[in-house]
Amino acid sequence: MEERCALATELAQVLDTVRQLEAHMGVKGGADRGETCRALVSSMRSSVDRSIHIAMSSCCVVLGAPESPPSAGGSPRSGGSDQAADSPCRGAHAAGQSKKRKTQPKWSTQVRVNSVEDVGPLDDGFSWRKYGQKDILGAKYPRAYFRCTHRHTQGCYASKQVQRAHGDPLLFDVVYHGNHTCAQGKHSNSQRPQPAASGEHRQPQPAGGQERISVGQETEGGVAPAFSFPSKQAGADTGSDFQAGCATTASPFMSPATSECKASTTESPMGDMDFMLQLADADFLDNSRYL
DNA sequence: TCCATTTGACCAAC
DNA sequence: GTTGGTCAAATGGA
Repeated sequence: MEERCALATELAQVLDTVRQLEAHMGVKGGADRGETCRALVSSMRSSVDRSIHIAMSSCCVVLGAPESPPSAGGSPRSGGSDQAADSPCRGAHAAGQSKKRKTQPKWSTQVRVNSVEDVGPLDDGFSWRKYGQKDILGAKYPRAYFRCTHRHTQGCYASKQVQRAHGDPLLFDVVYHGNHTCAQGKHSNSQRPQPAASGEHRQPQPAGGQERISVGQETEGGVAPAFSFPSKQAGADTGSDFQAGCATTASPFMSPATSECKASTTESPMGDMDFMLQLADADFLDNSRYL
């Protein structure tokens, strides 16, 4: 029950932030309006992240065994991102670590870019290091595997998979696994204002940029900030690709939140999650009025 | 020299 | 047996 209270508090916080954002968006002109909005969005994101975390942890306790979505299914060992080990819901597997199918918290997004060269919208502000690429059966494009650059230095086991949607080279499916525990992740979680201001050169967001966000499954409480604002340090790792002008098509990553993309929720195994996700939807601002 | 990317191989889930 | 996810050696760039 405590979780519910905390959840309600977080959601209330989100709602409040949304209102402030709406107010700002209604104001014309302010030079710093963009910054303010970004800060507010960042705040919202943090609250949503915490809410999700709370909801999931609560779920775990209540349900015991997650109604494992297929993708979740696997073995916890695979915790590639290792956090699986902490999942109370899967104690049985806590011990191992597998190279395979992850069952830990994950959520996906779809990011659309304006052109094959434009991957700006994929920049999620974290530093990722590519560790593999595979051709996926039935997929036209290979899937790239990334993990946090700070995996070893800071023990951050966040990872993500990026793949071009077949049939639409401009659309990227990005699946995040695990939560960022590195400094970058913390920063972006703590209502830190958009770092874009901190020297990051982001490509102009394509007007048509669009992104869809969906939470696949989060089987453990460690969830996280999947998408975060570009809190990345300039020139960090793979991110540098984008910074450098996002000219490479070889680095399809980055995030959602960074863009002014339109986000929409796709399937979510959990009703609550659906709700959360909607917060990420560009339209949620309108919806929030009715909350 | 350091760090990121590429790529083939390994291993476990299915 | 097939497929997906990860490892780690090789390679290249800064």
